[in-house]
Amino acid sequence: MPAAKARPAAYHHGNLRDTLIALASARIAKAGAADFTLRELAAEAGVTHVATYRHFSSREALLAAIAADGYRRLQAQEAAAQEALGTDHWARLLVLPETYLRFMLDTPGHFHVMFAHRWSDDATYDEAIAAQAESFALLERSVADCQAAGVLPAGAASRLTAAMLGVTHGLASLWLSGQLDIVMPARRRADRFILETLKASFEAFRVSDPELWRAK
Amino acid sequence: MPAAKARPAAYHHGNLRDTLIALASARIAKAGAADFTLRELAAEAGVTHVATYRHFSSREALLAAIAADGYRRLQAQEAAAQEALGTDHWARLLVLPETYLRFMLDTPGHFHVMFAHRWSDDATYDEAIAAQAESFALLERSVADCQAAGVLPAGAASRLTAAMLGVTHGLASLWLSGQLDIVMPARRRADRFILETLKASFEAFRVSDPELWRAK
DNA sequence: GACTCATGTTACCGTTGGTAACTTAAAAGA
DNA sequence: TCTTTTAAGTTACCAACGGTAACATGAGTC
Repeated sequence: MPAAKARPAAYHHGNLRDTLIALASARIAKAGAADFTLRELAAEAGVTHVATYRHFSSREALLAAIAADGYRRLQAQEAAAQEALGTDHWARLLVLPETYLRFMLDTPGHFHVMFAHRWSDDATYDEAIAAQAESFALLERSVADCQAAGVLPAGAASRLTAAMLGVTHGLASLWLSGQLDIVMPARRRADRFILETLKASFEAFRVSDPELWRAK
Repeated sequence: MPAAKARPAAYHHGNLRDTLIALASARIAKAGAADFTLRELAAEAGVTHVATYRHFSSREALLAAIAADGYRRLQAQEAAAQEALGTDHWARLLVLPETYLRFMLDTPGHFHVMFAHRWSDDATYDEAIAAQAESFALLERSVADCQAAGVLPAGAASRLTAAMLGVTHGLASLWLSGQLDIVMPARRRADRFILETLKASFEAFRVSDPELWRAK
């Protein structure tokens, strides 16, 4: 949200890095990561395209910065949402897919880069991995907490975690790529449809036979 | 698998269209859709890059053709797998995520274009929509069949379908983008891990309370 | 008030996707 | 069998792109 585009006459932009990230995310949300060009982006920010190289070593590095920013924000939003819920383990678990979904709806550009982009150079992308792992750890810890409290069936936590992450991420990305319309009855309130499907799925996992999730 | 690269001296290639699709898919599998260039692709096929425009009106149109080809092949593989199973509705349903996963593992390039690519021009992509809808219809019909046979809980078929599609697609694409490693205990035999998680999820859905899936 | 250096600029490069005009050879008609 | 048509290649060219080198500006420090 940094509206640092205020002084067009100034030689120095002021906050070009964040501005570029925000502008790029908006463009990616519309037409994908393949579409945007550094030149158009820089022009929109009021600088030449070469100025971008002061903040990102390459176009791919800008994408990596967007991904890292996204993982950090997602993790922060998830942690904040859980914070407000005290020690109700089940509620703390259920708030995660909801936050995940809202993050995708609010910042689809970030989401797309985080999950749909194929990195040609893994090294540039390494910075994002840490923040990403934290977000996943949050889910796994919540699952373990629920298992310890007897709210979720015992067994391999990784299986349950994978199933929950899978259905959440799957519905979110299918919706983002417009491919959920086919299976959805009404287009209106798609977020409600997804959210209720997620809740039903989590509930089904909750009451399921522990034997299902035991490692074979 | 058309190995039409046999006659390098010939002026006419013979089967350039299919060759380009196969080569592009292989390149996309390695480094994503943003990476490959028409010129490199054409050179690999033994022609100049302008020759590609005889078969695809643009780079994006080639991607759309890959997607359409993918949806057709996925649907055909799913239908063939179900064919062999007669009237066992539950087995016919369970074979779908397995086929879906195998398709992703066998042709990751196709899968990436089908589900992770953002289309800048929807018109070019329209051809793929039909084949895509058929694949989804196959799942929804199997769910309805299971419900009619009393194998799956009654209720809105669209919810159950969305949940199953979601967990299947979610785990497949998380694995494809390398983001499932974090939540997985052992890297070896990841396909087994995913497949068993999918089976456990479907089983959890099967024995769940019908009230969960009723439209609200 | 001079120095420093982060942050801009212009000039330029090879490569890319795409168009126009021409060439080749396989198939169709007489 | 010879001519004609046409699908499928070619070379020549273009503007735009990502990226590099060398230079310019101006805010903060001593």
